[in-house]
Amino acid sequence: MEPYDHTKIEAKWQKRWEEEGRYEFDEKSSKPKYYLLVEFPYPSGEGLHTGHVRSYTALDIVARKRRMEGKNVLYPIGWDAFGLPTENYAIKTKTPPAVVTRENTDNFRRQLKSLGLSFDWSREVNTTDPAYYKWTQWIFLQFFKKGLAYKKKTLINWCVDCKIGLANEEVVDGACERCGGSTEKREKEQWMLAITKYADRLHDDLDTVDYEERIKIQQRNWIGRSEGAEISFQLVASGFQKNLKAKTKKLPAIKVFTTRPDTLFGATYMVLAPDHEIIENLKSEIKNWDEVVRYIVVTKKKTEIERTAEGKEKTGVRLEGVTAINPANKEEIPVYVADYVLKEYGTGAIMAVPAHDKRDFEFAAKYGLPVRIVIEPVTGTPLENEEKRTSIVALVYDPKKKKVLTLDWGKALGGRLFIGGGLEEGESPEAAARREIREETGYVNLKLVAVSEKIHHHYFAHSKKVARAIEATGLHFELLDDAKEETSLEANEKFKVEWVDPEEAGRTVADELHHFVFNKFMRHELYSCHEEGGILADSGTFTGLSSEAAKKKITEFVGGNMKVTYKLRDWVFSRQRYWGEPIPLVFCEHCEQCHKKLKEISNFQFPISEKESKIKNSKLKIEASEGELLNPGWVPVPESELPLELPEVGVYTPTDSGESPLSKVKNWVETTCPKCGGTAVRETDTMPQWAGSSWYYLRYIDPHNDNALADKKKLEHMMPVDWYNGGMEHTTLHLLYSRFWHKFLYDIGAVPHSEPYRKRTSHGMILAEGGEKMSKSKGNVVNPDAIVETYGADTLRLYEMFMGPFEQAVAWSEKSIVGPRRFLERVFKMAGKAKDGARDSELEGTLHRAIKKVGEDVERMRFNTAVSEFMILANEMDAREAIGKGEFETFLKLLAPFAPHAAEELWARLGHKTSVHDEAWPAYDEAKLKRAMIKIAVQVNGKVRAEIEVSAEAPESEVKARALAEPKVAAHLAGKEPARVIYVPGRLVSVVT
RNA sequence: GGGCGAGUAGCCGAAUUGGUAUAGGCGCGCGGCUUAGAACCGCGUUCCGCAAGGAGUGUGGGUUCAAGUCCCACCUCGCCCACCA
Repeated sequence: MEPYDHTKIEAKWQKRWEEEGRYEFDEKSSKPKYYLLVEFPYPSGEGLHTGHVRSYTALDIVARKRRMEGKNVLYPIGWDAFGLPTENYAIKTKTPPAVVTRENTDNFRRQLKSLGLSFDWSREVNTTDPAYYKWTQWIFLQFFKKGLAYKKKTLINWCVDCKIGLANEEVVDGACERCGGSTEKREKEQWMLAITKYADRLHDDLDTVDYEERIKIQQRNWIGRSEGAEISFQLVASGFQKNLKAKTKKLPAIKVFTTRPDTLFGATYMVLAPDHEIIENLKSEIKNWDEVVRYIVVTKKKTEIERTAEGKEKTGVRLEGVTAINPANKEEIPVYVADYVLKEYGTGAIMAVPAHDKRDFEFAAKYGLPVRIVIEPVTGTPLENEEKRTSIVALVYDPKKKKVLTLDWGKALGGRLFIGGGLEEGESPEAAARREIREETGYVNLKLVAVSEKIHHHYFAHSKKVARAIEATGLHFELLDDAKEETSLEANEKFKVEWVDPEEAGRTVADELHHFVFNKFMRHELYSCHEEGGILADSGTFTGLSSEAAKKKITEFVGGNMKVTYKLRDWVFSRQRYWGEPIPLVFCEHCEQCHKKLKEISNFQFPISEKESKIKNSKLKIEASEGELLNPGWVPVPESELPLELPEVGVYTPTDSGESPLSKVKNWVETTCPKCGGTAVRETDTMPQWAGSSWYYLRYIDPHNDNALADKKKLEHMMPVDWYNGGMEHTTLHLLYSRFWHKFLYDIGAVPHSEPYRKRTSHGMILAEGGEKMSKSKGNVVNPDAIVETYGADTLRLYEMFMGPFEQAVAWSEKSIVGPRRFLERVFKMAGKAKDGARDSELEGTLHRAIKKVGEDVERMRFNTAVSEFMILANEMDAREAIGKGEFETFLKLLAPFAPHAAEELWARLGHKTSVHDEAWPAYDEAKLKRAMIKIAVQVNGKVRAEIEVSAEAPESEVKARALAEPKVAAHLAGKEPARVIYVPGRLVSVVT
């Protein structure tokens, strides 16, 4: 047998497969389709990354397995080639980005092909190809025409280095996501896409798709839907309550949004965002107007960085002369402006409940505002037949020793606790606490420092063997001196009195209630925010209700309404850059004037539908889409003129004013208006990188179509994508954006399904050796080329699948690669042992179990255990003198998706003229999975004492009898009769005395 | 501060979802083969103990005949988001 020469073998088969066109998708096939998608790479100058290899190999394995299962598989690849690194490189070297892109894609293609990935290379797409971005532009025009693209002057994040506007999502810790440079706020007219109009559908439709749960959670968090209430607070001139009869000016009411209407009785002040419009209207009422204006001006100047750099210190100014009425209890409460309230979220105004919101608490503490507790916490789990009680938990702290007093009741009675006990008839909580402390520990000289709110606690009292529901009060004492009285004898026996370090106590106190009290007093969690299961206090007729029930009732009571809000913002779609899709719009002053006049005359409301607008404007003989009405003067480039190609420019640097380099190409910018024929100028902003990747999966289906983004019938047949795998870093932005585009395309009838991806999974990052991120600057990037050269593509594929759980981050380890390599060498040596007629029933069982395991592992993306199963199987086969040829062939079929070249080579060496990849995926025989004899563990009181071997069919009674007959079992029973004997079929026997 | 996830051998990690903890790989040790080395093959490899036995999955509790797995609390690390009411 020839040795394993990976270079020769891999080159040979890659060439053969390519000549055969074996992985090109066959549109005429009658087999059921299966569409597998991986995130297409950004072809950077650094070349392929080990992370690409991980994701692409994983779905390559799925693709190859699906083909063996009789599916017609589409597994395409392409290039997401617009983007900053290429452009920055072009600026530096004065090379056209298109040239750089071609060089990089050539390199990537070579690298991907060297891995034996079964991509259909005939369907390659490239986002920078005019034939491709023609349709990116077309989609943008549809957004525009439907009024979902609009120009808006906004404060944008501006990267000083890149000279580019960034979406909020692209600013990380106040720095630019791409270059890491500092950012500032700048005002700029930007094209926006109204993704918020799709917020509810993007949220709700997650229920209809099969995404990993963590991905759904991240998407939902990003959309940030929160249900709450809008409640109106009437503003009045201060002193309203006292002068009820006196005439007071009628001031406006202010709507606030809150997720916690149940805490309304605890609202002790109100806060407006500094840019809230109403402030201006209140000018005449506000006595300290100058101060308020000064504050507003200062906060406006602050950039986001300055605001965060300042730390958590809250600032604000009270509006003197204006107060608000709390609609729940009619109390008059002060009104503040403060920058911790955001204009963009909710209504830009809040009711502040310092007792149950951390930010409100901080603010209240600084400005001396009242804190009113209206929610009492609930701890523990309710049990049956609870006995009701009122009791206390006393936390005694010795400031000299810096220790807290605990009682150790031992394991059986509930571990370490503070001092606790019930109230006696007519006793106050303080008196009860002092009594309990004296009785249990003897200490008598104590100072009461603080008292908690009532805590509703459910627990099982081990000492009395009874379930209890108690209303407990926490009391915080400080020890004044060591004076002690004698304690009861009973107390001395039951528990140990110990002074322990607070840290230690916080870690080891066993009971939830005691933890709560500890956190309150020792960790100074003075406010308490009990989202779930709290009980209302001090809230009028609502006192005693649960938080959950009170939300709706209180909202109704004050005439508010339940409302849904989202965190998601509209998408800033303009970039002041060269290397992106030109936005196909022109600006025409003449048309702008027309629209202004039109607006005056017809007095219509925005937005109105396209149809409606046509009718309304017919008299004026003007046809306009919603986009034009929304953005006066902006006219779309006719679809017949697409693609609007990027012109050649000599210099790629953005202008100092922040405009795209395109603005300097005079003969491109100056054009005629497609609508009125007058002079017009082109939009010089380009689209963000996310644009091209928002629909590429559609183009793969029909990559050369010049009449539509893809043929409808083909879309109907191929969509949705059956399985999409990509990085966790794209689960919020790319995934959400592309779902948004797809839903829009569905709405305008361009695609036949409302969700693009049926199933989405995510792989974990590959870290450098030592657990750090791989990065060029750290010089720890692993180049797949080197690994392929020394060990071979199959070894690299196996290693990356084996290195750890697919969905988790794992560190690269050069040393460990030899494991999979040795495995393959062993398989090559073993091939010589494969003989006709060498049958082995024991091996057959192992083989069938492996078929089952490997198959299931691939479906669940547990590639690491699948590879481990291969190793076990190989070890077992290799331990024999001879292996049945059929069994070895089955093994090769299982291995084929993972190590396609090695499997193909050995398959050929066995004398086959056809490809192993054309074989059917092996099926396992349920009957052969079972073992004849099984090992059963025997436990005595939870400890394994013996192991017996019994027939798999042995009845329960026999197994139990055998177990009890074991000498070691008998010895540990020590003559006692077993109280119970439990048999878990095929697993163990548990004997309990 | 919030959300999500993770903590198992010297290291990467398994554990059929509550049923014999540590499979597989790396590393290490011993032995074989070899002039020698590499490669390869075999055996061993959680800790304490001569053994019987005992301890053991970040920490403290709980539920259970039985807990790495479920519940409560805490600690540490990672990722994502953060003045989102």
